[in-house]
Amino acid sequence: MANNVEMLVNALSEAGYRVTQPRRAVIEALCRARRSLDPEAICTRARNLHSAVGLATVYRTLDMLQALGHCSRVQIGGKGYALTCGESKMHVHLVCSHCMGVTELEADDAMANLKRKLETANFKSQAHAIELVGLCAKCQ
Amino acid sequence: MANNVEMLVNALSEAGYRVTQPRRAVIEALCRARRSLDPEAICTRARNLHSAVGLATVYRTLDMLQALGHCSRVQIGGKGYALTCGESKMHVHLVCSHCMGVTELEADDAMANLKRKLETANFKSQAHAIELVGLCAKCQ
DNA sequence: TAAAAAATGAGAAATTTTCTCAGTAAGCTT
DNA sequence: AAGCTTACTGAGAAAATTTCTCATTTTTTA
Repeated sequence: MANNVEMLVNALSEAGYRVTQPRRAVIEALCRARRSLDPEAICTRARNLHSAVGLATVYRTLDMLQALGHCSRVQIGGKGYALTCGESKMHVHLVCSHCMGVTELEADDAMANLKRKLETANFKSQAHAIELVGLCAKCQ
Repeated sequence: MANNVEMLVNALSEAGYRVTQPRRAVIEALCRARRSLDPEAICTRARNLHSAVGLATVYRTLDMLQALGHCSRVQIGGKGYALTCGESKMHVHLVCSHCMGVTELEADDAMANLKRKLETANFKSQAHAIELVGLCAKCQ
Protein backbone atom coordinates (compact mmCIF):
# COMPACT_ATOMS: atom_id res chain seq x y z
CA MET A 1 0.00 0.00 0.00
CA ALA A 2 1.48 3.25 -1.16
CA ASN A 3 -0.45 5.26 1.39
CA ASN A 4 1.34 5.82 4.60
CA VAL A 5 0.48 7.88 7.60
CA GLU A 6 3.16 10.50 7.11
CA MET A 7 2.28 11.08 3.49
CA LEU A 8 -1.35 11.72 4.35
CA VAL A 9 -0.51 13.79 7.37
CA ASN A 10 1.70 15.97 5.20
CA ALA A 11 -1.10 16.34 2.71
CA LEU A 12 -3.38 17.68 5.44
CA SER A 13 -0.70 20.00 6.67
CA GLU A 14 0.10 21.36 3.23
CA ALA A 15 -3.56 21.99 2.61
CA GLY A 16 -3.58 24.25 5.66
CA TYR A 17 -5.25 21.89 8.08
CA ARG A 18 -3.78 21.27 11.49
CA VAL A 19 -2.32 17.88 12.24
CA THR A 20 -4.02 16.83 15.43
CA GLN A 21 -3.90 13.59 17.40
CA PRO A 22 -7.46 12.55 16.52
CA ARG A 23 -6.86 13.21 12.82
CA ARG A 24 -3.66 11.22 12.92
CA ALA A 25 -5.50 8.37 14.63
CA VAL A 26 -8.19 8.31 11.93
CA ILE A 27 -5.55 8.27 9.21
CA GLU A 28 -3.66 5.49 10.95
CA ALA A 29 -6.84 3.45 11.32
CA LEU A 30 -7.48 3.81 7.58
CA CYS A 31 -3.90 2.94 6.69
CA ARG A 32 -3.90 -0.20 8.81
CA ALA A 33 -7.25 -1.45 7.52
CA ARG A 34 -7.03 -4.10 4.86
CA ARG A 35 -10.52 -3.31 3.67
CA SER A 36 -12.89 -0.40 3.61
CA LEU A 37 -14.45 0.52 6.93
CA ASP A 38 -17.56 2.39 7.91
CA PRO A 39 -17.26 5.55 10.01
CA GLU A 40 -18.24 3.73 13.20
CA ALA A 41 -15.52 1.13 12.70
CA ILE A 42 -12.97 3.79 11.89
CA CYS A 43 -13.94 5.57 15.08
CA THR A 44 -13.50 2.44 17.21
CA ARG A 45 -10.11 1.72 15.75
CA ALA A 46 -9.00 5.32 16.02
CA ARG A 47 -9.90 5.20 19.71
CA ASN A 48 -7.45 2.39 20.22
CA LEU A 49 -4.76 4.69 18.95
CA HIS A 50 -5.81 7.88 20.72
CA SER A 51 -8.06 7.71 23.74
CA ALA A 52 -10.84 10.03 22.63
CA VAL A 53 -12.03 10.34 19.07
CA GLY A 54 -15.55 11.49 18.35
CA LEU A 55 -17.60 10.25 15.44
CA ALA A 56 -17.96 13.83 14.25
CA THR A 57 -14.20 14.10 13.94
CA VAL A 58 -14.11 10.91 11.91
CA TYR A 59 -16.62 12.39 9.48
CA ARG A 60 -14.76 15.66 9.38
CA THR A 61 -11.44 13.97 8.68
CA LEU A 62 -12.95 11.74 6.02
CA ASP A 63 -14.39 14.80 4.31
CA MET A 64 -11.00 16.41 4.25
CA LEU A 65 -9.18 13.39 2.90
CA GLN A 66 -11.92 13.04 0.35
CA ALA A 67 -11.61 16.66 -0.73
CA LEU A 68 -7.88 16.11 -1.16
CA GLY A 69 -8.55 12.98 -3.19
CA HIS A 70 -6.94 10.55 -0.78
CA CYS A 71 -10.04 8.77 0.33
CA SER A 72 -13.33 7.82 -1.16
CA ARG A 73 -16.51 6.16 -0.26
CA VAL A 74 -16.87 2.71 -1.71
CA GLN A 75 -20.36 1.39 -1.67
CA ILE A 76 -21.27 -2.02 -2.96
CA GLY A 77 -21.84 -4.54 -0.25
CA GLY A 78 -20.38 -2.66 2.62
CA LYS A 79 -20.68 1.00 3.29
CA GLY A 80 -17.14 1.95 3.94
CA TYR A 81 -14.51 4.49 3.21
CA ALA A 82 -11.17 3.40 1.83
CA LEU A 83 -8.00 5.17 0.94
CA THR A 84 -7.47 5.78 -2.72
CA CYS A 85 -4.30 5.12 -4.60
CA GLY A 86 -2.21 7.67 -6.41
CA GLU A 87 -1.90 8.04 -10.14
CA SER A 88 0.01 5.09 -11.50
CA LYS A 89 -0.67 2.18 -9.22
CA MET A 90 -3.94 0.37 -9.31
CA HIS A 91 -4.87 -1.31 -6.11
CA VAL A 92 -7.90 -3.55 -6.04
CA HIS A 93 -9.83 -4.94 -3.09
CA LEU A 94 -11.50 -8.30 -3.61
CA VAL A 95 -14.22 -8.74 -1.03
CA CYS A 96 -15.85 -12.13 -0.63
CA SER A 97 -19.59 -11.79 -0.21
CA HIS A 98 -19.69 -15.05 1.74
CA CYS A 99 -16.79 -15.05 4.19
CA MET A 100 -16.18 -11.28 3.98
CA GLY A 101 -12.49 -11.91 3.59
CA VAL A 102 -10.46 -9.38 1.65
CA THR A 103 -7.66 -10.01 -0.78
CA GLU A 104 -5.63 -7.29 -2.36
CA LEU A 105 -4.52 -7.24 -5.93
CA GLU A 106 -2.08 -5.02 -7.78
CA ALA A 107 -2.98 -4.28 -11.38
CA ASP A 108 -0.77 -1.47 -12.55
CA ASP A 109 -0.85 -2.65 -16.14
CA ALA A 110 -4.63 -2.29 -16.29
CA MET A 111 -4.19 1.24 -15.06
CA ALA A 112 -1.88 2.03 -17.95
CA ASN A 113 -4.58 0.96 -20.38
CA LEU A 114 -7.20 2.88 -18.57
CA LYS A 115 -5.08 6.02 -18.66
CA ARG A 116 -5.15 6.04 -22.41
CA LYS A 117 -8.93 5.96 -22.32
CA LEU A 118 -8.99 8.79 -19.84
CA GLU A 119 -6.90 10.95 -22.14
CA THR A 120 -9.44 10.46 -24.88
CA ALA A 121 -12.21 11.45 -22.51
CA ASN A 122 -10.06 14.36 -21.35
CA PHE A 123 -10.48 13.43 -17.72
CA LYS A 124 -7.58 14.27 -15.39
CA SER A 125 -7.51 11.49 -12.84
CA GLN A 126 -6.32 12.29 -9.35
CA ALA A 127 -7.07 9.14 -7.37
CA HIS A 128 -9.13 5.98 -7.44
CA ALA A 129 -10.80 3.34 -5.34
CA ILE A 130 -11.64 -0.08 -6.68
CA GLU A 131 -13.62 -2.72 -4.90
CA LEU A 132 -14.89 -5.98 -6.36
CA VAL A 133 -17.44 -8.10 -4.56
CA GLY A 134 -17.75 -11.78 -5.33
CA LEU A 135 -16.87 -15.27 -4.17
CA CYS A 136 -13.35 -16.12 -3.17
CA ALA A 137 -11.68 -19.40 -4.09
CA LYS A 138 -12.62 -21.05 -0.80
CA CYS A 139 -16.29 -20.08 -0.76
CA GLN A 140 -17.37 -21.07 -4.26
CA MET B 1 -25.65 3.69 -22.70
CA ALA B 2 -26.54 0.11 -23.38
CA ASN B 3 -29.23 0.04 -20.72
CA ASN B 4 -32.78 0.38 -21.91
CA VAL B 5 -36.03 0.01 -20.07
CA GLU B 6 -37.07 -3.28 -21.65
CA MET B 7 -33.74 -4.91 -20.98
CA LEU B 8 -33.89 -4.02 -17.29
CA VAL B 9 -37.54 -4.92 -17.00
CA ASN B 10 -36.73 -8.33 -18.47
CA ALA B 11 -33.92 -8.74 -16.00
CA LEU B 12 -36.35 -8.18 -13.13
CA SER B 13 -38.84 -10.56 -14.62
CA GLU B 14 -36.27 -13.29 -15.22
CA ALA B 15 -35.08 -12.95 -11.65
CA GLY B 16 -38.60 -13.79 -10.51
CA TYR B 17 -39.71 -10.30 -9.59
CA ARG B 18 -42.98 -8.92 -10.82
CA VAL B 19 -42.94 -6.12 -13.31
CA THR B 20 -45.14 -3.46 -11.82
CA GLN B 21 -45.92 0.08 -12.90
CA PRO B 22 -43.95 1.75 -10.11
CA ARG B 23 -40.90 -0.43 -10.80
CA ARG B 24 -41.10 0.39 -14.46
CA ALA B 25 -41.33 4.07 -13.62
CA VAL B 26 -38.21 3.91 -11.45
CA ILE B 27 -36.30 2.11 -14.18
CA GLU B 28 -37.44 4.61 -16.76
CA ALA B 29 -36.40 7.51 -14.55
CA LEU B 30 -32.95 5.97 -14.20
CA CYS B 31 -32.66 5.31 -17.91
CA ARG B 32 -33.60 8.83 -18.83
CA ALA B 33 -31.22 10.44 -16.38
CA ARG B 34 -28.00 11.63 -17.89
CA ARG B 35 -26.32 11.63 -14.51
CA SER B 36 -26.61 9.79 -11.21
CA LEU B 37 -29.63 10.71 -9.10
CA ASP B 38 -30.39 10.38 -5.42
CA PRO B 39 -33.43 8.36 -4.31
CA GLU B 40 -35.53 11.46 -3.74
CA ALA B 41 -34.87 12.71 -7.27
CA ILE B 42 -35.60 9.29 -8.72
CA CYS B 43 -38.89 9.28 -6.82
CA THR B 44 -39.92 12.67 -8.14
CA ARG B 45 -39.16 11.71 -11.71
CA ALA B 46 -40.83 8.35 -11.37
CA ARG B 47 -43.96 10.16 -10.19
CA ASN B 48 -44.08 12.07 -13.45
CA LEU B 49 -44.31 8.75 -15.22
CA HIS B 50 -46.72 6.98 -12.88
CA SER B 51 -48.89 8.98 -10.53
CA ALA B 52 -47.97 7.33 -7.24
CA VAL B 53 -44.54 6.05 -6.41
CA GLY B 54 -43.41 5.86 -2.82
CA LEU B 55 -39.87 6.46 -1.70
CA ALA B 56 -39.84 2.98 -0.18
CA THR B 57 -40.51 1.47 -3.58
CA VAL B 58 -37.65 3.44 -5.04
CA TYR B 59 -35.32 1.99 -2.42
CA ARG B 60 -36.72 -1.47 -2.96
CA THR B 61 -36.29 -1.28 -6.72
CA LEU B 62 -32.79 0.11 -6.41
CA ASP B 63 -31.85 -2.76 -4.12
CA MET B 64 -33.10 -5.25 -6.67
CA LEU B 65 -31.30 -3.66 -9.58
CA GLN B 66 -28.21 -3.48 -7.45
CA ALA B 67 -28.47 -7.16 -6.51
CA LEU B 68 -28.76 -7.99 -10.18
CA GLY B 69 -25.71 -5.87 -10.93
CA HIS B 70 -27.53 -3.30 -13.06
CA CYS B 71 -27.24 -0.38 -10.75
CA SER B 72 -24.74 0.86 -8.28
CA ARG B 73 -24.36 3.54 -5.79
CA VAL B 74 -21.93 6.22 -6.75
CA GLN B 75 -20.69 7.96 -3.74
CA ILE B 76 -17.87 10.35 -3.71
CA GLY B 77 -19.19 13.84 -3.85
CA GLY B 78 -22.74 13.14 -4.81
CA LYS B 79 -24.97 10.54 -3.33
CA GLY B 80 -26.69 9.06 -6.30
CA TYR B 81 -27.47 5.78 -7.91
CA ALA B 82 -26.59 5.16 -11.52
CA LEU B 83 -27.15 2.32 -13.89
CA THR B 84 -24.19 0.15 -14.67
CA CYS B 85 -23.24 -1.60 -17.85
CA GLY B 86 -23.98 -5.25 -18.41
CA GLU B 87 -22.63 -8.09 -16.29
CA SER B 88 -19.38 -8.92 -17.93
CA LYS B 89 -18.48 -5.40 -18.81
CA MET B 90 -16.30 -3.33 -16.59
CA HIS B 91 -17.55 0.15 -16.12
CA VAL B 92 -15.75 2.98 -14.46
CA HIS B 93 -17.27 5.97 -12.73
CA LEU B 94 -15.46 9.20 -13.37
CA VAL B 95 -16.27 11.64 -10.62
CA CYS B 96 -15.27 15.25 -11.08
CA SER B 97 -13.90 16.65 -7.86
CA HIS B 98 -14.94 20.14 -8.93
CA CYS B 99 -18.46 19.93 -10.35
CA MET B 100 -19.25 16.55 -8.75
CA GLY B 101 -20.66 15.27 -12.01
CA VAL B 102 -20.43 11.55 -12.67
CA THR B 103 -19.69 10.09 -16.07
CA GLU B 104 -19.53 6.45 -16.89
CA LEU B 105 -16.80 4.93 -18.94
CA GLU B 106 -16.86 1.54 -20.52
CA ALA B 107 -13.46 0.01 -19.99
CA ASP B 108 -13.86 -3.64 -20.72
CA ASP B 109 -10.75 -3.88 -22.84
CA ALA B 110 -8.63 -1.86 -20.48
CA MET B 111 -9.64 -4.18 -17.70
CA ALA B 112 -8.95 -7.36 -19.67
CA ASN B 113 -5.82 -8.15 -17.75
CA LEU B 114 -7.51 -7.46 -14.45
CA LYS B 115 -10.03 -10.09 -15.46
CA ARG B 116 -7.23 -12.52 -16.18
CA LYS B 117 -5.80 -11.80 -12.77
CA LEU B 118 -9.16 -12.57 -11.22
CA GLU B 119 -9.25 -15.91 -12.97
CA THR B 120 -5.81 -16.75 -11.69
CA ALA B 121 -6.89 -15.84 -8.19
CA ASN B 122 -10.06 -17.90 -8.76
CA PHE B 123 -12.27 -15.04 -7.63
CA LYS B 124 -15.78 -14.96 -9.09
CA SER B 125 -16.74 -11.33 -9.36
CA GLN B 126 -20.39 -10.44 -8.77
CA ALA B 127 -20.30 -6.68 -8.72
CA HIS B 128 -17.77 -3.94 -8.77
CA ALA B 129 -17.27 -0.31 -7.98
CA ILE B 130 -14.50 1.42 -9.80
CA GLU B 131 -14.38 5.08 -9.08
CA LEU B 132 -11.85 7.54 -10.35
CA VAL B 133 -11.72 11.00 -8.91
CA GLY B 134 -10.37 13.84 -10.95
CA LEU B 135 -11.24 16.80 -13.13
CA CYS B 136 -13.64 16.45 -15.99
CA ALA B 137 -13.11 18.09 -19.38
CA LYS B 138 -15.19 21.14 -18.49
CA CYS B 139 -13.65 21.86 -15.10
CA GLN B 140 -9.99 21.76 -15.97
C1' DT C 1 -63.02 -13.64 -13.45
C1' DA C 2 -61.82 -15.03 -8.89
C1' DA C 3 -58.36 -16.36 -5.53
C1' DA C 4 -53.67 -16.32 -3.90
C1' DA C 5 -49.51 -14.06 -3.56
C1' DA C 6 -46.61 -10.29 -4.06
C1' DA C 7 -46.08 -5.41 -4.06
C1' DT C 8 -47.59 -0.84 -2.74
C1' DG C 9 -47.64 3.92 -0.35
C1' DA C 10 -47.66 6.32 3.83
C1' DG C 11 -46.01 7.07 7.93
C1' DA C 12 -43.34 5.22 11.98
C1' DA C 13 -38.97 3.67 13.53
C1' DA C 14 -34.20 3.13 13.11
C1' DT C 15 -29.99 4.51 11.43
C1' DT C 16 -26.67 7.67 9.62
C1' DT C 17 -24.87 12.21 9.05
C1' DT C 18 -24.48 16.98 10.21
C1' DC C 19 -24.60 20.77 13.37
C1' DT C 20 -23.80 23.40 17.73
C1' DC C 21 -21.08 24.98 21.35
C1' DA C 22 -18.24 25.30 25.41
C1' DG C 23 -13.83 23.51 26.32
C1' DT C 24 -9.11 21.99 24.40
C1' DA C 25 -4.95 21.66 21.84
C1' DA C 26 -2.01 23.07 17.81
C1' DG C 27 1.20 26.05 16.12
C1' DC C 28 2.73 30.84 15.85
C1' DT C 29 5.34 34.64 18.12
C1' DT C 30 8.40 36.01 21.12
C1' DA D 1 9.66 27.48 26.53
C1' DA D 2 5.52 30.14 27.57
C1' DG D 3 1.74 32.63 26.07
C1' DC D 4 -1.68 33.78 22.60
C1' DT D 5 -4.62 33.18 18.82
C1' DT D 6 -7.39 30.37 16.38
C1' DA D 7 -8.67 26.04 14.66
C1' DC D 8 -10.23 21.81 16.36
C1' DT D 9 -12.53 18.77 19.65
C1' DG D 10 -16.15 15.46 21.74
C1' DA D 11 -20.75 14.99 23.10
C1' DG D 12 -25.15 15.31 22.38
C1' DA D 13 -28.95 17.58 19.73
C1' DA D 14 -30.91 18.07 15.31
C1' DA D 15 -31.53 16.86 10.65
C1' DA D 16 -31.48 13.76 6.97
C1' DT D 17 -31.52 9.26 5.07
C1' DT D 18 -32.90 4.53 5.00
C1' DT D 19 -35.58 0.67 6.53
C1' DC D 20 -39.66 -1.34 8.41
C1' DT D 21 -44.73 -2.17 9.16
C1' DC D 22 -49.19 -2.96 7.72
C1' DA D 23 -53.71 -2.31 5.63
C1' DT D 24 -54.83 -1.89 0.83
C1' DT D 25 -54.02 -2.54 -4.13
C1' DT D 26 -52.13 -4.81 -8.12
C1' DT D 27 -50.30 -8.84 -10.56
C1' DT D 28 -50.39 -13.40 -11.75
C1' DT D 29 -52.28 -17.97 -12.02
C1' DA D 30 -55.87 -21.01 -12.78
